[in-house]
Amino acid sequence: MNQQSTTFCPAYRAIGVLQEKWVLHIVRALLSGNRGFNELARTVGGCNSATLTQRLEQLESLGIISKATDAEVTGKLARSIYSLTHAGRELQSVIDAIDTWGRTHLPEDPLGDAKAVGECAGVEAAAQPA
Amino acid sequence: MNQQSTTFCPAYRAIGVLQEKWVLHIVRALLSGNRGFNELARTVGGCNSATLTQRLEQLESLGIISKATDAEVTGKLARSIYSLTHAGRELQSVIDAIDTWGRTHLPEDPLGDAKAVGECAGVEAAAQPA
DNA sequence: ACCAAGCAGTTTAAAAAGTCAAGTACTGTG
DNA sequence: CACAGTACTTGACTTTTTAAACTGCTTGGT
Repeated sequence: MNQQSTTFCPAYRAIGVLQEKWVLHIVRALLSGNRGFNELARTVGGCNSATLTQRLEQLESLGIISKATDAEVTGKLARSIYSLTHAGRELQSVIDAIDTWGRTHLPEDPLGDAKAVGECAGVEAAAQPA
Repeated sequence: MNQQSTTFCPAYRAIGVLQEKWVLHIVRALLSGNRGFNELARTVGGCNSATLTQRLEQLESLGIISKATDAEVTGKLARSIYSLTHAGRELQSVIDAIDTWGRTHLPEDPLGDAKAVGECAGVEAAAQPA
């Protein structure tokens, strides 16, 4: 017997947050280095600013990423720097698993889907031992 | 300026397919056993039939799941059974990584979101006894 | 035989989510 | 000063997801 329904499982919720559009891409981009807003948009490739803003707020409130603003330092302008928190960095294992799976099971693109052909520029799986 | 577009990376595409709404849930449900259409809908919890149909077709065309119909056996009715292909089963590592991450980094629910409280009934990380 | 209930979906319109193109407000560079 | 870059915001528009009803077939109970 399970009273899981009241207990409710973290895996279900984790999937819920990770399956939102762009979040995995954002995490992956951030895994390869901290970035400013536009820079992040470019790295992710294809996400518009409205959605990006929203995702970023959401991920910040979940404690996955954190935002630093120069304003707090200089009191002047608002250059933002987004970075992963500890929890965010732990997603490396998820990204790695996806990456491995992808390389093995969908090595090529059957449809010439130019739209979805993202930029992988600079986004290497940072944890490659060799 | 970069013509990564021709090279184009599998990880980006893998994220693209896995971040679609419900696919991770579907895979997780199927990882715990083969299921029929309505049964799957119930296990996944919250996905409506229209979306489920579409996702299922898509995952089948990607070679992640496969569909069997009794019709082919008995020539009578049309009980469908969805199951994971080899590629689909390999997603176990991704689900596991997400599961582990979820347990560690979002153990409880800040919002009493009754709607999103999924059914984890019977969906244990059930690797088939080898 | 009849009826309720389950199966596997399909159809509809409406709501929600995401996108696009501009615009705001500020700074740093030539 | 004009121009490019920073970080967003706004509103119109498009796409995706949704609930709910509905089709047609089968099975179980009486």
